[in-house]
Amino acid sequence: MAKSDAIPAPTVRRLSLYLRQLELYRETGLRTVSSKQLGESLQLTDAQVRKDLAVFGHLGHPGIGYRVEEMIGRIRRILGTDRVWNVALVGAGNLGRAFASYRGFITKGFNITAVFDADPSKIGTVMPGADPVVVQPVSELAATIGLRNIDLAILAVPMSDAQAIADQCMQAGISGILNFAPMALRVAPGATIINVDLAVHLEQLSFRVCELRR
Amino acid sequence: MAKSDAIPAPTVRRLSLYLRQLELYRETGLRTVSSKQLGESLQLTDAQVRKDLAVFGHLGHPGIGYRVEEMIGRIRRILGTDRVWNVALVGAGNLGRAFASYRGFITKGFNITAVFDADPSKIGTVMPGADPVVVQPVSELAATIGLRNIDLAILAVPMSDAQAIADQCMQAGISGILNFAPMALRVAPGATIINVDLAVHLEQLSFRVCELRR
DNA sequence: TTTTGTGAATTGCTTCACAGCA
DNA sequence: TGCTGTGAAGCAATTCACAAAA
Repeated sequence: MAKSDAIPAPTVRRLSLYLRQLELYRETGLRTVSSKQLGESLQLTDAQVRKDLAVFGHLGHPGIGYRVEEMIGRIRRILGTDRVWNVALVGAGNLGRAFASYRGFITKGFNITAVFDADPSKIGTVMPGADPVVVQPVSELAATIGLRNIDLAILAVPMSDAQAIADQCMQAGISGILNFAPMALRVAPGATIINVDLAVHLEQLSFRVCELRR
Repeated sequence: MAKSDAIPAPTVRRLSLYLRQLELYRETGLRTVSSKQLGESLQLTDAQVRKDLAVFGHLGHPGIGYRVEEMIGRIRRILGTDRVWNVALVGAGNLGRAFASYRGFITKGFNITAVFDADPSKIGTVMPGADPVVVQPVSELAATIGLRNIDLAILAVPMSDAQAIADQCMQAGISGILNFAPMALRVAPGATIINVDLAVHLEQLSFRVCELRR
């Protein structure tokens, strides 16, 4: 049945956006929301919103809309963020420091519990964050990942090191990698990699600006 | 005719990836590349690659493939990065510092020529980067954008300030904004906004890991 | 009324498969 | 032979439009 059908990737992306918006609504005290309202907040059609939310089965209430609190719980369950993920951060440079100190991660259920770097001058220093973490050498990566309950890794390392570090992570049993090095990494079976290239986003912006002027 | 047709969004996204890969090929001295090779490097089918590259009209050479150097030029021209964009960075926190010092931006044609922050203790300090820039108060944003030739802005500010800053940027004549605050910003006509939410990427990763285990 | 859920229609993207060129 | 370019086919996502529920 519909329950076990794979959720389309565009829908999953939007689920994250719905969740963010619903959490904003909750802060303002809103209890229910219609597909029309939600769609307007996110620049989507109401039909799109309803189709997306139909992955949960019947959850909306005709004439009323969707209960904010209920939807938040359901979306988190689908996304797998109804729990806390322990995350390893590799790379204690500027980008790494930005991640470690970003409050949004912990409120979303991602807890950076270990930080690694190859630079000896950084090892032993403290990364400020949800709970501050001492920077460890990359050589301790495998052992630490195995010891603590770490499933995800954020890679904020130079391109030249990225594949080697990713391989180490996957060998150590990491299930998912969020890679910020500007290259597509080879992925081992049983693991998942999402590549985020910040320069690519600027290029897309450049294109859209040119397109608008055309 | 085909020339003036809009390029599909998925194709534009992939053009950035082709460009990155082609620049890697160039470094290794490769002169030509087939759609099959390029596809394998990026996990795409050869047909997909050819369809995408067909936006340029006839550029491939049957029996030979595509000339690396030529393709790089063509893609940059389409993306609008065959020139240097002056970019304003708003927010001199950890994330802002990461952008300012990221070498990838300048090699792609994005030059951070001004940095702004609301925090008085940051103003007057120097942000290290391609050419180091002194942090200015946000009050000088409009004047500086008008004075220098600044078309794009990167927003690395708290959610609470993001919309106000974006409005100021657009009023000052900015054409494109890359927003890292975790909310969708309202956009003025004639401007473009791309929203990048780092926590959303982690959620997508979480989902994919759960899915894989299912 | 308002608003959901959903088949049907539509639009858009990807893959196939092959003619044509080097 | 090796490879491109592209119609045609196939598949996926979005939008439409309306019956049903509150």
